[in-house]
Amino acid sequence: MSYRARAAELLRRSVWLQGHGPQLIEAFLTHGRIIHLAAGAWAQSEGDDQTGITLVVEGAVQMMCAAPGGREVLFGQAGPGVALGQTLRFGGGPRLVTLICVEPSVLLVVPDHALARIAAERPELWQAVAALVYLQLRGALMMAAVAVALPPRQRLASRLEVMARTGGPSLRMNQQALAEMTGLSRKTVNFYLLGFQRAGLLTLGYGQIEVRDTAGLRRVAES
Amino acid sequence: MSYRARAAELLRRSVWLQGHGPQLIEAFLTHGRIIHLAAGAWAQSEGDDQTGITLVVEGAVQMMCAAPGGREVLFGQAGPGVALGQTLRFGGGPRLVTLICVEPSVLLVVPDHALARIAAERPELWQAVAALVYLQLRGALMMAAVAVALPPRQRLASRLEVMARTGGPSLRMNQQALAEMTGLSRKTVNFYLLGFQRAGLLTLGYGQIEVRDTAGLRRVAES
DNA sequence: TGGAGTTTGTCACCAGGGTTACAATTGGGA
DNA sequence: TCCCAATTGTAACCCTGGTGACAAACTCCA
Repeated sequence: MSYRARAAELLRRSVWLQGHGPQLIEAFLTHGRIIHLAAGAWAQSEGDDQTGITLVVEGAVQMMCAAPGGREVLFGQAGPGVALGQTLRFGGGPRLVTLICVEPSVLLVVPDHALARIAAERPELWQAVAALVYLQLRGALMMAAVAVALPPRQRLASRLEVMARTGGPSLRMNQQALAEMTGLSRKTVNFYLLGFQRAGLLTLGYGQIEVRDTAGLRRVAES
Repeated sequence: MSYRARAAELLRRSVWLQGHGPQLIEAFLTHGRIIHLAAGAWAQSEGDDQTGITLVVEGAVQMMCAAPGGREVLFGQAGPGVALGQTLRFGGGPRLVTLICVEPSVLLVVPDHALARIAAERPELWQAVAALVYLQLRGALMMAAVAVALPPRQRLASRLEVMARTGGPSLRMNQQALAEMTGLSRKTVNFYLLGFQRAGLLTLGYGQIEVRDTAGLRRVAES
């Protein structure tokens, strides 16, 4: 099965494209580019294609975001099916998110100018884009709310629950990355993870976490 | 000057509507409703008009967001000119943000069904909506990044800087609200605020903060 | 003008997470 | 196969920020 076909399949299932005919998906595949990246490579590094819609087809990417003081903050990890919308057209500023592959990955990239071309004959594209961005907004807001309102243990449980729900129960990431995402130290993350494992909520491996009980994690987050 | 006229003026200046003709603004005013709310009142409480685009025309509203465990997290305060886009149409879930007036306020509300009606003859509406949501996404992401990556003092400075930049240098809010937004205790907020005042970055009043030096606050946030 | 309710400024105490460091374990490449 | 690099598990110590409580200052309404 070609990567294009797999991308089409992922797009067909994505929430933000529901209600639109297959023409939009067709257009994405026609105007978009499939790119292969090695582990450690930066997506969206070349020239003007920096922004637009990016779909993870295979592999996994870390999402970083610029914070005051030149800090690059790791805030999430995305696997196949996750789409990212960002653009310079909408009242500019610099790029919002930087992607770094944590394993060899395949992406479908539909740059800004391609979006404009698609929209020329399919104005409903913008509704889909709005839906995609809205989805991301929901996630970002929840993340911000969790970060300011929940104590460490709950924060960690919430983040694990979200990632298990959106990307499957097998999380390939080390505890250092998890610490950065939650704003904790690795020591603290390790401490709580061991507790979760004792409670049967997950299983720890080398650079990997198997979530066993999503509902249990949610209960911890809500406690 | 009528509130409708003032709303039109605010819309003309808003970033997310740049590049679109005055027809969209006209449509918002025609299909939207001006509502007056007392201090303490909840916006978007009645029936089906819960979502759509909301523009603060006068007064100030606090923005709350639901976090795990039934917690309602205060994450920002918006003054005249700030627009909020949220909708149930884009792959649902419950409402994202709850608005509460902190003083008598006037809002322009364009509910979902009105947006659909406008879009029927002006499909470019969705591009504007996408731009608005993207603006909010940028803000939410920055907030999340700041919350997980910056220590308390920097976090507070960053939040003050953002609010002063988007809503003017006169912040009418008490230190308790500021504490909730930053995830700190009121005591800690008070401690750092006094420090900022000593450094000449701002002046504290009763239920009010006058930001004197936005650049200085940004420097603190970046330190 | 007077008083009630809100907001600010401050205190002592202490639980909890950060820091630094190191050993044990795992996995992948030479 | 062996070794190196990455990752995890763990310890002692420190210190920041939270908790609860209270007095003083300020608004606003009666």
